[in-house]
Amino acid sequence: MNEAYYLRLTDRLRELLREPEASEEGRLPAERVLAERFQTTRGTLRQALAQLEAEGIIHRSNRRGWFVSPPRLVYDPTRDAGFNDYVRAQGRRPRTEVLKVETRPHLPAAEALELPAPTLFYHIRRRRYVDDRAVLAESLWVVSDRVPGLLQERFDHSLWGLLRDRWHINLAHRSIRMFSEALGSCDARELGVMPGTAGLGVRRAIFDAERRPVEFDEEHWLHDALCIAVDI
Amino acid sequence: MNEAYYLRLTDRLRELLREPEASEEGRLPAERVLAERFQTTRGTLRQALAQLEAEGIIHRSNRRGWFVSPPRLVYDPTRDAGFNDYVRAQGRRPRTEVLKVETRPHLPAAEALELPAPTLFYHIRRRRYVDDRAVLAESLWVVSDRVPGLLQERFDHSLWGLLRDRWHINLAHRSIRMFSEALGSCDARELGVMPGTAGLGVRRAIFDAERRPVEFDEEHWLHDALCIAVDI
DNA sequence: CAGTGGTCTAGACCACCCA
DNA sequence: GGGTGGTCTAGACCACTGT
Repeated sequence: MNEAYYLRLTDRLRELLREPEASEEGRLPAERVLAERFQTTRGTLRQALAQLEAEGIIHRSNRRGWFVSPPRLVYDPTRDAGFNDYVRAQGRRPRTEVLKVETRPHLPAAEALELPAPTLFYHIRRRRYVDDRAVLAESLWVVSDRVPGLLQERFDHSLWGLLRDRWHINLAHRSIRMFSEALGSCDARELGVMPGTAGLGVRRAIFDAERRPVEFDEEHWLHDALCIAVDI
Repeated sequence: MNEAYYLRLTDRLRELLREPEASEEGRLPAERVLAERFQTTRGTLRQALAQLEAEGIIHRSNRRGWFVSPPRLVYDPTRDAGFNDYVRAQGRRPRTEVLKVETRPHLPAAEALELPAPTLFYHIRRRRYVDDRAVLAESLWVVSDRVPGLLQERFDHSLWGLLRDRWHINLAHRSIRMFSEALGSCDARELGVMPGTAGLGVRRAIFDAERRPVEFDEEHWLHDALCIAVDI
């Protein structure tokens, strides 16, 4: 049964995509066109496309069509290099949008930082792009007592840089969790994909040199957009 | 369109699964049964099941049926605690099978360790279980010059422990890569799942205190089986 | 052998994007 | 308004698993 038609289709499409220009500007032909070209139904063809999507070779955008995926971003969650810096260092173009700024309690952040539940946080919600593709939706939860006046700042650059330069907070201890997930409807909407799209979650609890809690953040990446690197 | 029937189905199934005993011994009723119970077709029902699978809530085994997934294993790839140790530490039962042992060159390992392509490695291929579920297929590539006589050993326990205790090799520097992937046909077969199943790949290049290359390994996990943890 | 999931067909209608 | 992908139906046959 390893000869299922959709698997052979997957192979043929994979080859097709290796030669560029087979798909104009990285966009694949319409499903109905491909289905006819390969003499099958849309259903079977979509199985093959989903396979390539799981491999991270192509992805879909809204209802607009299928596109070949760019190379993955290499990302080290243990370092405090800013997003903008390492994206540019890899020859890509970063962009950040701030979606929301507010002050409120947040149970998961409190638990991760071992603080009482009613603790107030500055919550910053951002969407980040690589080469104009939205790849990351993230929420930062900063312990409000630690950084008075934070909300007067701009958040389209590195928050960690801000904490270090303006409040002289040294982000010494980090507890990081990473796991594959299906993007929830909120994250999915913000990234312009279907809810349930495969994603990669990263959660960080961050403490200063005296082990006092500073910040908690949740990142939701498109699964094909990154490769996590840690060097020890 | 957030009211797609299969998404509401997903919610209802999620609730159903929260109460145990809804599914006997963690096994879900047959697709045809569920489809009739929810008054839809198998196709739509399977969409809902696939959604829950992506979330890591349920998984399928061969052609045997759908099962609720156990909690994820928490795993720190930067530490050299053995698999058996940390699985047991989390109250689970580990098991290891050695699938293959051989000596041969391997280009990816050579590149990752910055060695010439013809370098010979001892290759150990293992399958590892948590509570009798095969969750990990891995290949270890040890630089053969560094560990004469390695192939006389048993490989169902920690290899790193062996290197430390018998060859006094200190695994000082590690370069780790993690990424979501679709399991290839070989890994999938060994884990008893369909090729293309969502997985999580981990690759490590390991050097000793003098930065001499020691070992390269490739791990392929079921995506819902683990949560990666790194503490710094 | 019966029952399961895996694959595949040939349609249909809808929501949404873009020109 | 025409074309896209997203959803859904109602079947069919096959490969495999368990007994």
